[in-house]
Amino acid sequence: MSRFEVGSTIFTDKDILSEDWIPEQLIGRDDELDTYAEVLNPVLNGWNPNNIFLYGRTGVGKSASTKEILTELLDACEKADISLNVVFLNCNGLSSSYQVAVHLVNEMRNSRYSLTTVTTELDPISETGLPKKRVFNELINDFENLSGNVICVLDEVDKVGSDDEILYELPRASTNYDLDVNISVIGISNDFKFRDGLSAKVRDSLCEEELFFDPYDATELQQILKQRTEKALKPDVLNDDVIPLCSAFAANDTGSARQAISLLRKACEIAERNNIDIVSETEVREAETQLQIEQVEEGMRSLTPQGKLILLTISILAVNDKLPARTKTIYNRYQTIADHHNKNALQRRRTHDHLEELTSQGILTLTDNNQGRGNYNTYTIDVELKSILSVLKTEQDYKEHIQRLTN
DNA sequence: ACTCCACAGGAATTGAGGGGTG
DNA sequence: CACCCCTCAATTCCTGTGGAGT
Repeated sequence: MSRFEVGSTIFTDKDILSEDWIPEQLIGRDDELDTYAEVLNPVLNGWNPNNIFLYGRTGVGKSASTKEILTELLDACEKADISLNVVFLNCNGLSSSYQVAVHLVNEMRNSRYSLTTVTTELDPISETGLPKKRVFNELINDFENLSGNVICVLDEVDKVGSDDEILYELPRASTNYDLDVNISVIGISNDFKFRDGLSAKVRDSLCEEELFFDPYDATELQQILKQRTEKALKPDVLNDDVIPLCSAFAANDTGSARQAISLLRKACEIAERNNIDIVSETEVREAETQLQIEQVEEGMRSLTPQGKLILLTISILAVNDKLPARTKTIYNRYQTIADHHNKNALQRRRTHDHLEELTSQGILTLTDNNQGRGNYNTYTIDVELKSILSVLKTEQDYKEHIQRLTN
């Protein structure tokens, strides 16, 4: 058998089972799209639409719906000869207003997304080193070269954190700098609490309209998977229980289409790799485990060496069946382990932050205990222990430690 | 009913490090 | 090159908390 094979036994078009593929017909989002259209409708009368705050869990079609509705709006505007500019920016990885501003400027100057209709001939600016004032000025200048309405979509805006200066400045920019353009902001967030964390002024302006996207239920997820598999997979490669199973997994967990799709895709990949012609429950369950490992791996990539050390501490406690454990226990154990690896242990406060970080990665879960005299947190792992161990084993520093542990 | 423990987590600050500008 | 700017892990200091103990 050749090492290389042309074509695939399972897939016809694998890209359709990827995150960025947007179907022509979004399933189960009709009501949301209608409301969305209503809010944006003033654009067609030449008015400035309200700012919109859009929230809902990951993978419930927020970004896809936004792209869909804005594409329709751009079409409508073109027909009616109304000037509309759209800037679409994903804020993932941007941790300050400064960075958001830089990326807005560069996004406008280098339209990588088809949705971005704004273009200028100017060169992109550096992402670091420049004074904040300078960056903000560049942004304002770029706006100055436009006319009509500008809609700035800030996807995953919660990733920017507590620094909401840019969210304060953007909606006010046209008044404050006497610009010709009207600027509206659409903020998309996975985090319900993000809205409450905003300063009152920002909340008032950004949240003029609030749209909420429900998680998908199992039936909707099944429809979504069917819609995609018809195009992505060869006929009859799925056992009947595969789609319901993937949907059920995702519906129980997050209600996320993304989760259901990547589960299905992973199951198909596993089947293909093992030369299995028909994907069944076995592959779905295997895929579930593999995705967990990937989740841990991805989480680990963002960890500092100290963060990894804390994860090591947690897994040692897990092996010794000491979980869930309270912060104090974890911290004490961590100090010993740090010492053992000739590393300086962090202060208590900082380890809290690392534990919180691991929790937000979905690797740990936190339980709040209020037992009078001293309320405390306990942590336990939220993924299979073997997933964590298999990832930690790839760390040179901890390889040996893990091996001793598992024997 | 009132105190007070023992912890959670917010705010301010530091210091090293990367980069830009003239 | 000197000087300015932003970033991020980490520290220090501090306030908030809620029911068990009295």
